[in-house]
Amino acid sequence: MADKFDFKAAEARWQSAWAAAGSFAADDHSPRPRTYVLEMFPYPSGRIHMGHVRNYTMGDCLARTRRAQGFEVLHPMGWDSFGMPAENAAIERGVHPGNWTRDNIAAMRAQLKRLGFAFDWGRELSTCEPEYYGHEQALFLDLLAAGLVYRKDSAVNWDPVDMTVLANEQVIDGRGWRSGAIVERRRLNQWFMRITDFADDLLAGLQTLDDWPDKVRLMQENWIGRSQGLRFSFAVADSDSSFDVFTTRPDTLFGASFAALAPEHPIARALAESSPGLAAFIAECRAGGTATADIEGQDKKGYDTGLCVIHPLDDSIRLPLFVANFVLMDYGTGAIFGCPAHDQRDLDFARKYQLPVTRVVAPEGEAETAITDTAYTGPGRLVHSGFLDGLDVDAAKATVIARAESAGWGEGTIVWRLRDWGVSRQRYWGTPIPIIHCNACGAVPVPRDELPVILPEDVSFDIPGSPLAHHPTWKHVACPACGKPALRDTDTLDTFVNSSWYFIRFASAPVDQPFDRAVAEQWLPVGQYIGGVEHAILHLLYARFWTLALNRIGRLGVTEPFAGLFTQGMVTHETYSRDGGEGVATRYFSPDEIDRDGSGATLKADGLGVAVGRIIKMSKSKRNTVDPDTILVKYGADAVRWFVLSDSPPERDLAWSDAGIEGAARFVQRVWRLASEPRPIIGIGIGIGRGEDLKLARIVHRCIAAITADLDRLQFNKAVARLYELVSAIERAEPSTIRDDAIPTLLRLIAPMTPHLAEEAWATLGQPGMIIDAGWPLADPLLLLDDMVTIAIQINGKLKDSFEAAKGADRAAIEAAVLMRDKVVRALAGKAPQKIIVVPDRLVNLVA
RNA sequence: GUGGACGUGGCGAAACCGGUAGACGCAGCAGACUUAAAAUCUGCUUCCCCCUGUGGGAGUGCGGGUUCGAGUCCCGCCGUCCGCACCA
Repeated sequence: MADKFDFKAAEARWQSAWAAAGSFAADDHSPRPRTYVLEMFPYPSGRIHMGHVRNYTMGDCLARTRRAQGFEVLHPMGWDSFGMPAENAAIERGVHPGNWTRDNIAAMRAQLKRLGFAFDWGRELSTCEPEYYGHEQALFLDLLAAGLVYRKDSAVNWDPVDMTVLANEQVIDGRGWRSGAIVERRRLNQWFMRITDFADDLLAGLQTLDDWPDKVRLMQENWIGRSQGLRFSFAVADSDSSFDVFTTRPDTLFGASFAALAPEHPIARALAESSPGLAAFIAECRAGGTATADIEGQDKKGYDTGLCVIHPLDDSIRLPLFVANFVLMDYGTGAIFGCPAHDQRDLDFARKYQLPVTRVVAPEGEAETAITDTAYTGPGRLVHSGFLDGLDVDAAKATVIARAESAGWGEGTIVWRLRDWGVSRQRYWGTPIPIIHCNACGAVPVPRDELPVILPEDVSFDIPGSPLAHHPTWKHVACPACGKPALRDTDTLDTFVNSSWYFIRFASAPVDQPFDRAVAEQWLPVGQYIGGVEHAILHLLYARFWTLALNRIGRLGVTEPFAGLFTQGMVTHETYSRDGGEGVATRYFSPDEIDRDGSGATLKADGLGVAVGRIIKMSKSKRNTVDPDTILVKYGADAVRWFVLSDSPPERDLAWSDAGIEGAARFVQRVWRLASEPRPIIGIGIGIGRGEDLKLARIVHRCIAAITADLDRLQFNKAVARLYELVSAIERAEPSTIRDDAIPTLLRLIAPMTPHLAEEAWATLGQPGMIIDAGWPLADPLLLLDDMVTIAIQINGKLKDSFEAAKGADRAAIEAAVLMRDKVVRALAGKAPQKIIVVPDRLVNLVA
């Protein structure tokens, strides 16, 4: 009996063997075809979680497969190591963010190494180190010089107690998450990146990304939000002021019954100075506006300014001008015209303030149907619209735009939902913005030879507010332009900036510049990028933007960073809980406090039952997490890797279960037995020439072809099923030379998934070298063909029988064979079928 | 509200261009080996009916349709999940 697979020894042995051989170092000068496999790099929060394990196992499996197939593979790993959790740890536990982060990185790196991932550790980077962010500062200045970075006033969420800016997610019910203080909106002067300059390119580029999920492309498309319409000017009656509005429905202009301004609109604010009522209304809107999501229930509210605007198509028509809470300052022009009959919001508003509702678009044959409480937004022809009457909607839009342009009061235009990216953060743990503010010279870039601007580590978190702003000396510098005393910008860059170009730095990381264009372009774009859907919009959009921006300023010849994108599902687990009773919070228990059997679960501590709840994403608050380290010690890296690739399709959620990981561990041992079982001694006529096994050879080659195709499409679960079949077939086969060959072939196919097992078994079989260098098996086309096929027999589309026939048999022979089958004769009861449909080598359908 | 995805056994899932639904795994049941257990191996496992066999019927969320033939295509519902959310 063979020994059990000693995963602990094998993992250590092969991980150091790969490291010693430099097996995963990507060679910039390789003559082989290149491919770049990348998983989204982690934030170093402290520990690897199962979601990481799943993500990196998929990438690893692909990287190893590509390497075996002869590619020079770039498969790097690094750390997205700036961010708020480090600052929170500093505030809560008094540890320095840098120490906290670097300790976490060391721990997580060790965890990743124990999982045996084929990373090129020589290219490891950490965004919180000056060797990385210094180059980011240089690129920031490049973009500034190119006009793609600018400064403007912008509103932020300000926590008056913590004296800090809050992200939207940190504002809960209008209060700071930590202080509980009511959040104020403050206007600060901040840096912006001109992503809107690329709105067109970002949208058009999506069409070229065939290997992206449709879902993500659609989400980005909606986020960019292109609207085509008319921008025109309303003159305010009896005054010289006017303002612009944007509409996608210029055809409905004759249905207008009011105009409305956003509460933050400059004209509204100007009017408020002489109108206490309006000022109060604007203040009221601002109070309600902070809580973002529950706008749903909010009523349409308006304030009648008493002024009128002049209708652009007929200056005898005057429309009342309102300030209204549902008009957004940051979309379009912050002002609208209201056409109640054809816009639901306008209709709600008009009903509330008794404004006229005039239908101007009518579907064929329904011209005079009155609008009641539902606006009509469908197609139709124009009515009650003067020179537009009888035109369809599209023709009417074009006619109005043409008239506006020739008369000079408006123009056809495109409006985007996408807004410029504010990158200033009033935070410590981030990339310092390399700017010096001088009273005389304004915002002056830090000279290139003074980069990097190093984030000082001797800071205090004792007083509220930004440690950078409080630092006694750091911000005080001489202006590089005039030499007078000046101040550094004490803001840092949004962490999304760090992740917007790291994939380029992985491809090329010279000391003296962000990247070498020629070297980077050898690897880019990333062939396969793998990560969670939660980054479908922001990270992926920003990275695309940076790539386009670097392209525009001539630093990079690539326009899309990620040719292929895959978004994997989450790792989930059952929850275990006890209801605390009235007024007491539900208690959750972690899986290792629980005994689970088929029917229910009990708590180990007291032997009493607990409720088994829904299978949801692993989270600390529901205590349904499983620590990869515990699993690794108990079952080994290969079992974990095998399990996270099994069962669920990679894009769907994977439910973690003890039974599942145990099954995976059993399978690892099963494969080990195949390779390690005592083999007949070669020589003296025994053990060689034991004959052929064509059936097994066919199965082996079908599996090679199928597994190769499955891995190509990242369908790991299907490859896993095929490998089970192959193992099973080899186990059952009688000894033969085919069987002896099948085992190393199996090992090569399984190596990307369970690499330590594969190496160990490969060595045990006495195969030459390491399996990592053994290449990928190729399917023999001749063995993929079968000479016999099973043909199904249907009568009226229902399966009745089936039989074996020679592949490629002709119709007449097949028909004759079918008509002689007992069951067919019985079912037809003497009658001839009306029609016989023959699908070659597949089935015959008799229509009775 | 709006855009999208999905819905197949006890569970996770397969099923190519419309062509034998449930591969493969988990759980379960029965058996072999064992003093016993673990491990391992073999067999069964969609549901219902009966004349219990080389038998019959139903079946992919529900209701229609197209087709010789629909899990797959079309129309209408229901449900679940995700994104966006007053976008003019």
